[in-house]
Amino acid sequence: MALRAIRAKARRLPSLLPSLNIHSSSSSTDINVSISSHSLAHHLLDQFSKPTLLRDSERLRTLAAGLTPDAVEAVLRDLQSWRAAHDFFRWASDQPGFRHTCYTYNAMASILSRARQPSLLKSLLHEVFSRKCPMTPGALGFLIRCLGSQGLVDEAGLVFDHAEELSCVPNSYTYNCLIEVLANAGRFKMVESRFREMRNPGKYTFTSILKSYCNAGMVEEVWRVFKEISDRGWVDEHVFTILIVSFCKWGKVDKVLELVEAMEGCGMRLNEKTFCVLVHGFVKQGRVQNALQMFDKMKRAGFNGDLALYSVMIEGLCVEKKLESALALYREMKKIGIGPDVRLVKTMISSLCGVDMVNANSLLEEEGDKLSLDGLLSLYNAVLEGMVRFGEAERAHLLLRAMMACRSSPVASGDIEGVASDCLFRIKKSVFPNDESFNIVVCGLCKGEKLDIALVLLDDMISAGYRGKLLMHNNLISKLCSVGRLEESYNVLKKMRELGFVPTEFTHNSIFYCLCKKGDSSAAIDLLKEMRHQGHVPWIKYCTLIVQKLCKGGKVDEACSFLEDMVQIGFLPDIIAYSATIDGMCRVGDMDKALKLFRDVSSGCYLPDVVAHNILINGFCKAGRLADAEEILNEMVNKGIFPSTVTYNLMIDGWCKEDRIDKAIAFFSKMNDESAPPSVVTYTSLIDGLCSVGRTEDALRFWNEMQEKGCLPNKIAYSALVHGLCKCGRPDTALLYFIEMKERTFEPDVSLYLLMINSLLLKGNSVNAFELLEQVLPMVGSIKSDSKDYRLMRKALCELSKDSGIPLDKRILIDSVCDIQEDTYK
DNA sequence: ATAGGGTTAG
Repeated sequence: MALRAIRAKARRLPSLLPSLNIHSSSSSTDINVSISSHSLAHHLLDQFSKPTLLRDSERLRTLAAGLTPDAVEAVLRDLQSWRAAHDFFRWASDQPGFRHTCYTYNAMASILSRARQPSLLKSLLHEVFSRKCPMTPGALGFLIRCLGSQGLVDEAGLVFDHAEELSCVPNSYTYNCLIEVLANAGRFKMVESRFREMRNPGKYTFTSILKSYCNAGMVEEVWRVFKEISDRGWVDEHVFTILIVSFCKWGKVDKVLELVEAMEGCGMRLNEKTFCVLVHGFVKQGRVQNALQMFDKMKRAGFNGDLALYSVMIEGLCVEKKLESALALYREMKKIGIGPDVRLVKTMISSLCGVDMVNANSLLEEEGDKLSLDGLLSLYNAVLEGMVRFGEAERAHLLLRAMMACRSSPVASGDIEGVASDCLFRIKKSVFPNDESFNIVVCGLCKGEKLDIALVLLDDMISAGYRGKLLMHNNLISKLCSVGRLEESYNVLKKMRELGFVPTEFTHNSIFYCLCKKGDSSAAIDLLKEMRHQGHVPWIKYCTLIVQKLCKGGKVDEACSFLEDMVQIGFLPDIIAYSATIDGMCRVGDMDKALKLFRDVSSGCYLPDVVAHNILINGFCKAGRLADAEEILNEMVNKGIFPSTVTYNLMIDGWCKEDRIDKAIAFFSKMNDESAPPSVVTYTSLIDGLCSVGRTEDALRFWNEMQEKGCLPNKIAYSALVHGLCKCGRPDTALLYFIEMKERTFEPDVSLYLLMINSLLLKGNSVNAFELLEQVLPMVGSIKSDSKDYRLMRKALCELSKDSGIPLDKRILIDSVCDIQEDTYK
């Protein structure tokens, strides 16, 4: 349409229009010049519609003699394929005496842009310039748009700037075309500079500016330009539409609705395409309700939705589980004569499964009959999917079993009323499952942790001649591995290989995870070698697991050599895996080894972080080497790493354990409320330390300070305070906190009860002691006969049974406990 | 279309 408009405009400029006469007279004279442009085009079309080999070269030569730009345009317009058109165009270019005009070039350019042939478009452009084809400003604009539509934005700018070489002076239309191209490409900076060049920008210019800011997402500029357009009285449906579509894209649904109303207020209407864009856009943003409202508006405006539009709304409703509305819309769609596609029926059925089996079933029967067996099967798979999604993997499994049974017992009539009694689904025809069916059910069973069922199903599937899908094998292996069923996962691995599947990085990593968790370093190394071979990369986090497992089992050296082997294979463990190993070394007291590994890692590729330093500091503190710990701390600070709360906690606890409260408090006072504030751990260490040197009053002061700072005591903090107060001979104070502790539902350990009881007895408070004893009795079963708790229990019972202040019936109770204890403990 | 590590207090 644009092409025609330009041409019509250009017709008014005769000087630039090459006329038929000029060409005819300049061609050779022995040719019949009376042939009309129309019939020339007809004959050429006839020739170029044929394959190259079938063209009559003699005839072509004759026709070439009378070739005119009008005829070329007509032929280009009518040729069916862009290749034929291009072929013809090239031929025309080669005819002596013929010159393309800007209209023939543009006709070709338009065809190439519609055919998405940017490189041919570029060569065409070169020809335009090398032949210095004169262009009207309108034609130039058109060419620029063609270029722009194929992403040749820079070329468009170049054409514009070299218009002079084509004897063309761009006018505002040309500008508008260029600005539009730049706007669509999101080059708002260039749009702005071109805009400044223009002398009298008009409505179209402003519209393009608006578009460019929309494309660039510059909301403020958009409003500014919109206001300018509106001030000039240029707002039209197009302008509104640009705004509405953009705001929809940005998810500003409310603004869209506002704009639509404003537009309606001006007596303007959205067009059908915009309605569709809005409905789609709203659904995509999860605003299904708004989409439905917009759709109502659309219907009132006289437009009907198509399958795509209904589908998007129905699917949106299904996602929101508004199945009744979805079903209603589905019925409406069918009523106005739009047939659903398989995709939509599948969505409906799988969404209904589990919720509304009756409708799911009737939908399946209603649509299934119209489908091929494949289509029908895909509906059954939708049922399986729906059940799985609804958490009914076992029901899906039953249905699948019923489908498998159909296969093994074909019935003469061809129609099996197969009913899996528990799955509420009838199998109308003999639908056999396919690999996808097994995939759905096995994945569902995996998700529901029904691994045993899945394993049996896998075997039966293989016996029935299926191979399933990669995903189900992977999922099965992954699930088995995550619950430590290594042997079985190797088994599945073997089977999937036999079925022709190639294990993926995920498969291998699932097994790698299991091996790491079990601490099987030699198998893990073997697997890593295999993975290296396959180009698979291990998930490095699992390395920490194996290192921890090995260290906990006392195999620090094995952990170390595992890491070395990994490096050998070509996988570099990260600082966390190394830290875990260093920690393991610290915990077995091998500080030399820990320090050496720390140094090796530091001089290698990692700068150990604060945690790695903390681990070493912890090691030295626990070994009583406070000076060494402090040295690591200084080293860390010198590296520019800030100590954390944990760092301070370690030093404070270390010094407290050495009874050096002064040192501990010195570190405490260095703690920064911003970057490393004291925590409940800090206070617990201090309280424990203070009590162990008898400074219970100071301990209680810290206890209060802790709570004033908003730091809530936990079970360990309470235990430390109660323990400390008991040890310092203050069981009555301790009892207050012990009771508070219980009120805050921090259940004290049995040993704290026993300490409390014995401390109370020591002070002669047998009433409270006995009360606590009664409370702790239900828990004493877990006490081992050779433990400290056992001795504390015996001691308490002994004391209580001697106590004459206890009423006789209670003493009998105690004695009986003594007997029971004797029995259970011996 | 998948999994998920290191340090502190009684």
